[in-house]
Amino acid sequence: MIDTATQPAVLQDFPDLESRTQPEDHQDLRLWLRLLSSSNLIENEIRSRLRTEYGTTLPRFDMMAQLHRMPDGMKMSKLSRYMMVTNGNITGITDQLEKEGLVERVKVASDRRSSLIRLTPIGKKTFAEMAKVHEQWIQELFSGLPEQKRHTLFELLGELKLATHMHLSSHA
Amino acid sequence: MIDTATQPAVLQDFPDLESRTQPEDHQDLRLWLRLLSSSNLIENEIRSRLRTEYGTTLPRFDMMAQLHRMPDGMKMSKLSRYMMVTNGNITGITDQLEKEGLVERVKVASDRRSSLIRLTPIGKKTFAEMAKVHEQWIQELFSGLPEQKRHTLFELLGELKLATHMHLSSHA
DNA sequence: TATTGTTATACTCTATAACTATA
DNA sequence: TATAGTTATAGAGTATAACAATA
Repeated sequence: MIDTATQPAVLQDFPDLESRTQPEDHQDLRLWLRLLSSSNLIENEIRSRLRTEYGTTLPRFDMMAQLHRMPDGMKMSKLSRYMMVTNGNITGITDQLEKEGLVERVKVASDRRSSLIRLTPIGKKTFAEMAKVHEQWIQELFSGLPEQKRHTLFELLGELKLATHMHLSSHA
Repeated sequence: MIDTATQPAVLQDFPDLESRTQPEDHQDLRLWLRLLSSSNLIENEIRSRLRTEYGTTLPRFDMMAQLHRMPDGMKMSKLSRYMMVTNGNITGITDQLEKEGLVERVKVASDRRSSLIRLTPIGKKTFAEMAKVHEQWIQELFSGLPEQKRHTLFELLGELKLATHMHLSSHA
């Protein structure tokens, strides 16, 4: 009988997207599949917990997080840029959160076309609670990697992201 | 006038999910948002190119990639595990690819409940072309990071992924 | 003319659950 | 009883495009 508790686990024990790599695949493809599957692994867990624990979704949580750091509110067009989705979708997410009483639309005098969206007092309170638990989840999920390596990973991802952004904006 | 060509870009120039971090946020949360936004940045670009260049989607491409390394075909239940989606969704993606003539269901004698899914000759040819271009896209998008750093990133993501997998499977 | 936000629409992806036919 | 796959359904997420009001 195999003592599973002491068997050293290897990445191959967990089939996912990365399993599709072939010996002849180049290293960049392997890196991409590993980046994507790492991110998806954590993202799916967070999505699932947000749904079961708080009945909310990642885009709704993200919008509240963006609003939380702007107490005076944000214009929908700015939210659209930061969340990288189109205006119509911002309208939809805002409608949902407004119906739950978590955000409110505030008319701005200087431009009668636009509104500021901001957290209501209940929205602030609700988000603060969720954010605290959310951060604990993140710490839990990253705790398997030593601090020094987390720091290196942070720096490398920053470089990758900047390089990719610049590449894409110069080829747009 | 600003000479934008020689202005050094910084990450703050590209608003996205990571912009929601606050000074008081802990490092793990920053790491997570950076991981998620890096992955999303590249994923969205790949999704967009797959759609406009080949009229396909990431899940369809992924299924073809899984099948490509198994010339004798794969059972749907196995595809379900590897792609980490439920059986019903595998049926749906298979239906689409079958309608386009890219995969086929093959009845297996030993178990009359199940089918093997495998690429058709046209499917193989189509996938080989897409995969070649796809790999060029990946190389292009990662080319801004020096090789040594890509290697370190690969190793760190492997460690993170393994630790996360083990953590989640031990708490399931 | 351009921008802000809304509305309508369509499609992909996903999970859940009930179902069938086998095993 | 358990498993393989199908079907139906519902909801999230997204893009596109037409539109009204305003700049």
